[in-house]
Amino acid sequence: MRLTTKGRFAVTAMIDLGLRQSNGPVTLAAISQRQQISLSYLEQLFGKLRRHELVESTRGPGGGYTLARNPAEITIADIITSVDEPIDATHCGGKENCLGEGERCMTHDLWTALNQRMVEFLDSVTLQKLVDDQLAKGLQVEDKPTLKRAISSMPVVKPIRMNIPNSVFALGNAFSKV
Amino acid sequence: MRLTTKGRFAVTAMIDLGLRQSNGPVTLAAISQRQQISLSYLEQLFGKLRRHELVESTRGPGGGYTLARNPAEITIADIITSVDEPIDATHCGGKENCLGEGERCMTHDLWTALNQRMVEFLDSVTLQKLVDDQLAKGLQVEDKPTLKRAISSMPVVKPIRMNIPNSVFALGNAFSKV
DNA sequence: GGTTACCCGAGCAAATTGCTAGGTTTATTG
DNA sequence: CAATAAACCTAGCAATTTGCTCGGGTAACC
Repeated sequence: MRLTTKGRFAVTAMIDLGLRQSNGPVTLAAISQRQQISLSYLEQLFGKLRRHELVESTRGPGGGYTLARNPAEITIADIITSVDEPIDATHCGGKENCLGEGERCMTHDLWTALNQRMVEFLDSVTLQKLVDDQLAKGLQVEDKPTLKRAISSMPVVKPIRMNIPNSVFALGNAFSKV
Repeated sequence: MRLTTKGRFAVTAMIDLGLRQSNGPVTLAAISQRQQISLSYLEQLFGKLRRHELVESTRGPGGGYTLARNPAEITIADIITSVDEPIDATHCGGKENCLGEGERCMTHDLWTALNQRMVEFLDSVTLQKLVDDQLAKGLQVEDKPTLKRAISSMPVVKPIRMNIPNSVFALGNAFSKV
């Protein structure tokens, strides 16, 4: 898994979507304005998110994107791995001993292990949590007049108690390490 | 914090160093051979590691690098932030409301919070632990004679030049997460 | 002096990042 | 039906990053 600004843009956009999809499909143009991300870049990112079945699209006027699943069932790892397409980065390409000698290739085992822990961590954070964090922070979602489009058939997201006490992303102390 | 193959190379090299420094300074040439990382690239990485005081260098014959601290006091976050110089990725550049509107910039708070969690996690993993993991895995460290010369004839393995556009923390096929 | 190794900087191909530009399709609306 | 809104798609761009080669330099040891 890579962690780049690309993934960050995707996460940010997904939170924006999670905050506002209750009113119906959210257009990329709106997300672009609010989050200051170029429309075309969003289109590329959401193309990947759609192909990974994290969002669904509705075309035509009144259309836009909605989450394909309950936000409590979308993890940050889901989002990041969707846009930051991983390629096999091991030198050994999966082979056990990439060096002919008795020496084993540390890279593979080590990094997959570390990677595994990273994924586990990012998998433990759901989009729902981040959305709740934003709401708890006082972010105010403007009540856009409901569009004509099909809220009727939308899967209603059950509230999922936001138990913020131990809000995962509560910003703790200032950084001790960069 | 970024997570790229660059940081991975650094971590791998540091583990190699941690495994062998008991015999005295370890040369980059040796690490290069064992870990299949180009010498010049290692030099760049270790230049940064040295400037961040994670390693110390000894010049001249019999020289090389040693850890500047106890491996139990070097964390993965230390290593990664040393080589992967963090860039300010916020659009607002630290300003509180990067958007003129009432809308607050989510990006800043959100990402620093997520970043904070990442750093905390990577800070909880010490080099010592990864070294121990390798030893526990049965990796055996050849007992290089402490003599400064006398390494006369090492079998030279030419580095296989793979043009791999390495990504980092690549999610191996093993975990079919998404 | 010669060798070993750390140092340093220039530069390079490939890839990635974030974006612009210019379209096409699909669906709603007047 | 025509206009429009929006998803979709492709190509290409400048800037940056990734690993790397090359060519030297400098400190320490024999």
